[in-house]
Amino acid sequence: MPRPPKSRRRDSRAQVLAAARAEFAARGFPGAGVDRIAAKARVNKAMIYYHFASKIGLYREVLRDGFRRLTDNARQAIAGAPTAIDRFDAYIDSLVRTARADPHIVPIMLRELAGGGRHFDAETLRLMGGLFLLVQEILDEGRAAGEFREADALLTHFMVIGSTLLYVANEPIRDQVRRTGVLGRAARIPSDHAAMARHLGTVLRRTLCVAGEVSDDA
Amino acid sequence: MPRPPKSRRRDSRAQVLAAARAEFAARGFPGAGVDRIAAKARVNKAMIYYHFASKIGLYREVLRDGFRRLTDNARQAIAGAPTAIDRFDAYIDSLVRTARADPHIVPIMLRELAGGGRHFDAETLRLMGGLFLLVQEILDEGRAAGEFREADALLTHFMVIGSTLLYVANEPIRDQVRRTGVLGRAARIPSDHAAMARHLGTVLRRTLCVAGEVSDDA
DNA sequence: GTCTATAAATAGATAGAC
DNA sequence: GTCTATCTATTTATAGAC
Repeated sequence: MPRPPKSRRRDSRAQVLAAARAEFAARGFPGAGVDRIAAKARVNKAMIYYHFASKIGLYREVLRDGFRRLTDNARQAIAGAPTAIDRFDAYIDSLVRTARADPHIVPIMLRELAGGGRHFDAETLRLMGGLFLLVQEILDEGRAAGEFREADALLTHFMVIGSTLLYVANEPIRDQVRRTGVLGRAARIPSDHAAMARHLGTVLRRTLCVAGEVSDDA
Repeated sequence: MPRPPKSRRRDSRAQVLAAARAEFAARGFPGAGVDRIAAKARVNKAMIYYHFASKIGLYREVLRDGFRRLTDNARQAIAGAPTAIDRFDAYIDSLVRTARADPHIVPIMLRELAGGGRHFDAETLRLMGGLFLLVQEILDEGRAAGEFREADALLTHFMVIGSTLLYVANEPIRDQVRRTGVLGRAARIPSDHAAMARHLGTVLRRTLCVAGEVSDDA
């Protein structure tokens, strides 16, 4: 990462990264335009090639950035939680928060998933796997403490990350459904992001925890 | 849909649709090439414009097709099931089966989700919403029969569809992780598609059902 | 219905001045 | 580090013969 020593007005490099994040999220890698990124960043197109060498180079940096934020935040969030189920709550909360704080991460992840991780370099792959390892750790610790029953880590991981990603990503489509009214009055489309997190928490408690009943809150 | 009266060797229209499905799934709408689709379908490129008028027209037909198959299969699958939880099992099984029978549907759905449903026409939107309505119906019936407790339909829907889509879509990335070994020996990455379906069934039983304990099988 | 040839626009990338 | 101008390849789309 060749960081330039200093520059006049707010480091064009960072501006490019922000604009690229939005453009790649909205249109995907092939659909994104370097010209459009340059315009959005209010930077000359040649600067992009100066800083990132190529469109794919820029994209890879955006990818690493997003996954790093996701995993860093998650690791930090679960650090203080005393029990395994608390760590799970903190993990989910962190996922939802990070996804909402930068809404571009989610579409980018979904597209990469759709493409089979074609653009992943080794570090990005490692970062993404880190999310799974984190879930696996929580499950193992919970199991060791007699708090959880046995559960497949991979399937649990996909349940958590799948629910979260799809729910957050689906917001524009929910709006579209509400506006156009294609589903008529039958469809009940309420709820907010906090409700999603709580719902997942309840599901995990009922599924994993050894001890008795869990109250409804979704 | 201008269906040609008849043609010599196996309706070039259908061949184009099949090739388009694969190409759009692998590269997304902007990344897909009409030339590549024509080559894969072993059809002249002009034929694509003759049948579908434009790239977006072809894509919309692929979209409708995929969602129609998904919803039709699901409706059919749950028809015979006696209880609400059985209908849920049948629904999940149908989702997984359809997704595996035509692996192109899943990436296409994920990409559309990432793009906020930008390419949805009214019918596709209605079809997609139909999947949610189906889940809502199952929940309502289960609740009315005293079989289920109260649960948010939208959140349940995203849990089911999110887990399924991501798990199926992730298969290539899991392979990549296994091959490159980036996660070391710590990561346990086993399980098959049937296990995913069973796991989801268990989760739903524990989460929704009023009556007692449910045995582990994931 | 099928094919060839080509138009017209756009995209990623770079040379070279400052 | 920044900008202009431009090269080159590719892509969607169509005209028109058969």
